[in-house]
Parts: sequence; C-alpha cells; structure tokens
Amino acid sequence: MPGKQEQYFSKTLEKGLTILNLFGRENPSRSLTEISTLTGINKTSTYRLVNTLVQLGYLRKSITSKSLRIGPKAFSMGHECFHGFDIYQGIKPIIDKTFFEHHISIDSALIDGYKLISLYRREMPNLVSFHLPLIMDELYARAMGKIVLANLGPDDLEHYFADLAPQKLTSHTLVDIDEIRKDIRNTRKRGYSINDKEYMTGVISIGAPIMNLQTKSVVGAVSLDFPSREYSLDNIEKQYISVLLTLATEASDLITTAGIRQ
Amino acid sequence: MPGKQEQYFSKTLEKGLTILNLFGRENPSRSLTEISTLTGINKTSTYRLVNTLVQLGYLRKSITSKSLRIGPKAFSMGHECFHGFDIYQGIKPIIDKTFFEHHISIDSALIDGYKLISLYRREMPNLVSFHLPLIMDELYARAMGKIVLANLGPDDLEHYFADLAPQKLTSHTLVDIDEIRKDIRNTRKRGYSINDKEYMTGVISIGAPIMNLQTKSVVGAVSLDFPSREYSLDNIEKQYISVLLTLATEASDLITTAGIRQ
DNA sequence: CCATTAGTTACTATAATAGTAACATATATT
DNA sequence: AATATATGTTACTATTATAGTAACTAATGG
Repeated sequence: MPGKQEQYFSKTLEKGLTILNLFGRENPSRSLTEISTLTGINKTSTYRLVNTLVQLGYLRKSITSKSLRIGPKAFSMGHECFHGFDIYQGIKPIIDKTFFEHHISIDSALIDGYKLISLYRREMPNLVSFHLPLIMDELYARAMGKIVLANLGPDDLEHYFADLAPQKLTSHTLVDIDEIRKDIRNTRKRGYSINDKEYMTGVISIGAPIMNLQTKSVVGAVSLDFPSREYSLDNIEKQYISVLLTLATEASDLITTAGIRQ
Repeated sequence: MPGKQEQYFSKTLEKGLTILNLFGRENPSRSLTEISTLTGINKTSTYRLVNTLVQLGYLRKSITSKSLRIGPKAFSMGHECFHGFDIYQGIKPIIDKTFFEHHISIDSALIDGYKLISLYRREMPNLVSFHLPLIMDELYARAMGKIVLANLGPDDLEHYFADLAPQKLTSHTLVDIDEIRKDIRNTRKRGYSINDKEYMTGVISIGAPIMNLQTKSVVGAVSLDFPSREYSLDNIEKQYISVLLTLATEASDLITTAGIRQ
C-alpha cells in the first residue's frame, strides 16, 4: 500500500514529465537507453513512458535510428504553457514601461533549481546583441545569478557551491570559489548585484531580486544591462539603482500576488 | 491484466498531460472540478494528478481560491519544448530567406488533430497586424486550413465536416457546407488554396501543403498573406504562386527528412 | 444561518506498473 | 562477412499504484 503522504502523488506522471524535460534546445535528440540511464527508470518502464509520449505526439521516433525528438504536440503545449503563464504576461508591461521610460536593456528571470529561466527581456540596439540562453547556468557570473545566490538560505547556497565548477567566460570572470563567496557576501550587504564584464566582454549589469514578500524568499531577479563603452559602473550606480530597485519591487508585488513559491 | 496492445502505454501519463493541456493563453485558470468534468477523470484521480503537477511546479494553486494556474516549471518546459523543436529551428531560415527575398508576410503551421498549430511566421508592416492565434480552429476560412483539408483522406475529411459549424468571420466567409465542400474540391484540383478576405477583412492569402513525401500525407501548410489594398488576387496568383510552391517544397523536404507523420 | 458546492481524505478492489529476463534488431569490430 | 556488442522490444508476474465510492471538511452563496 502507498504511504499516506504519497497516496496523492503520481510517480508515473512525474517520470513521464522527467523524460519530457530531458529534451530541449541543447538536447534535441536522445536514445531510449540514454533516457533510461539519465532518469534511473528501468528500461521497460522507460519504453512504456516513451511509447506513450510518442503515441500522443509529444515525442517522435526516427524509424531508422530509433532516436527520439520533440513532437508537434509538445511544441504546441510548449507554446501554450509559455504564453499562458500569467507571470510572463504580468511582467511584460512592467518591463516595457521601464524600457520606454529609460531606454535601457532589461532582463528578468525565475529560479528553477539552481538555474535561472529567462522570463522576459527587452534590448536596446546599443547593446551587443548577445543571444542569451533561455536557461542560465552560470549564476556566479551574472548579475541576476549573483543577487539570487545572495538571497538564498545558507544551506541552499552551500549546496550550490558544493558542485560548482566556474568557467572563465571573460578576463573578468571570478573563478576562485573564495572570491565568488566574498562577492556574494558583498552583494548581500549591498542589496543589489554588479556584473562588471564577467559574463560578456563589454557588458556591465546590475541586478536586484524578485522576492515573494509573503514567504520572504527569492524567486527570481531583474537586471539592467549596459554597454561598457557608453557607461561606467559609477555612472550606472548613480543613475540607475533606483530604477532597478523600483522595477524589482513591482515585479515582487506581482509575484507575491500571483503566489509564486520557490 | 492489461491488453497486449495497451501494455506499453501509460494511461496515467496521458491523463496528466491532458490536464496540463487544459491550461493556456485562453484558459489561464481552472478549478479542480472543472478539470475533472472536462477530462472525464474522476475527482480523486484528478486530485492526485493535479497535486502531483502542483508539487512538481507545473501548476500552482492559489491558497485562497484553490484555483489552479500554470507554474514556473511548465513555463520553462514550454520554453524548451518550443525552442527544442527541430522543425521550428529548421523552417525558420527557409521562411526568413523567402521573407527577405520577396518582402511578403509568410505563415506556417502543423496539423494537430483538426487544428493547425502555428509554427513560424514573418510579417510585413503593411499587413494589418492581426494577432493570430497559436492554435487555429477555422480551417474552412483560412488558406492553410483549406489546403490541408483538400489533402486529407476522404474519411478524415468527412469526419471534419461531421461536426463543423462554420462561423461568419467576415462578409466573405463561406458558411454553407456545400459551398465549402466545393471550395475544397477546387482547391484540390488547383494545388494551392485561396483565401479571399474570408478570415480577415483586407487580407488575401494563398496556401500550399507541407507534405511528408514518404508517406504522401499532409502534415501542415504554408501561406503568403497580402493586404487587399495593395494586391489583387490576379496579381498575387501571377506573381507569387511559384514562390509559394517553392517554399512548400522546401518545407516538405525538411518535414520528410525529420519524419513528421500525421 | 443554512444549503450547496468544491476540495480533501479514507478505504479497498482492480488494474497498471516495475522489474527480470528473454528475444530481436541494429551497430560496431575483427 | 561473421561475430560481438549494444540497443530496442516483448513476455511474464509480483507488487503497487490508481480508480472509484463514500464520507468528511472547508468554502461559497442565498
């Protein structure tokens, strides 16, 4: 018999969704064995779940290689889940307003595990148009990442550092763990984060947290991005911190009302 | 014991995904009972599945009203499923190329049941910017819909007509079933479809099928859209049919290689 | 305040899944 | 080309998860 707590939780559905989540921009194609080993679900069950997803059109299977790819149904569901997300619809006007008032590049993201999911972004043409990823890994090297880390509980933060292997993305990127820790501590004191060309050469950013004001936990972040040719860090801190913090407050209000919990 | 055919199909996963599919741009919020009645899944099972989706972050539940909405996890999965769909990535450059060469509005879609899922679209500023839906119902009134219907097998087509209730979207929309049937027959003979202001006033479109060349079945469509103020139908047919058909052929090649089956 | 509806929990028969193992098909190597 | 190796598919039950009924509790509305 199932435990009392787990009685109203479907493991099968969880597994099916785990499988679907293995596919994305970075991993458009996978094999059955790959799926089985990655998820830890035994081969027969994987076969059953994959077969279900294929029959429903969420995945499709190459007849020759048997490799699996995203299907049209997942595409359309993706469409709907993206555009049906009220937070996305809610943050759009907030960011647009600030964008048109101040003519600066703005980004926003939500936490998902130790990753940031890009929520909505507006870019000025003066910014080197960098094709930012939808899911961001390098929290230590980004304004939004730093402010999120700075607002995490101590346990969560340690867990993050436990298997962190920082990459030197630019000449300014901090890769020494102690230096990163120090930077996070400073960020926490400061209340906003600074990214001085650490993620991309020529780009300076400042970041502030999106908080659930009820649970007092961080759920995401917003950032303002500037080309270092036109703006100095001093300049940005004098002129734009209040803009950033106002934006973060508005976003936090939205999130709190919507009841997003980390 | 499960039947031999159904042994490798997970009904639970199917139900869970059916529930997730109830949410979207049009329906951002739903209640448990609503979900239960819409899906036909009994209340307890619905509760279990919804609870699972909530715990995993695909849905979130308002603490006060208990109403359910799309969660951050579904948003990020949506993101990934959308951008990880290789057909989308593949058709983008094809459509972009034609767009920049000919400066015309182009649309593409895939079949999902008796609906069309918008795949990728480029729009000229001269076109009344109509906010097209992601999932299109009115096949009878659209260029892409008509050419898809014209290429359906007789059984599928009859099934479509069986519960069709055409809406008069513009003064030009055909609503008489016999007239629509006749139009579909003409479309089939012609090889491409014509939409003469039947979906939107002021918009003329031509459509061609995206075919899986191996299975010889239709899987989607492309269309070129023109403002009727600037273009006449004669004009369009003389100038752009070859552009349309070339585009359709390129898309069909892509689809066939990718192995999309209807 | 009561009636009605919606959401949650308890319980158990039934049906679905997990897991093992055998089998088949594809891929790589000699 | 033949064998070896890996990958995918099917068969077969024990186990366990789910469906469904029903009772219960918390909201909501008149």
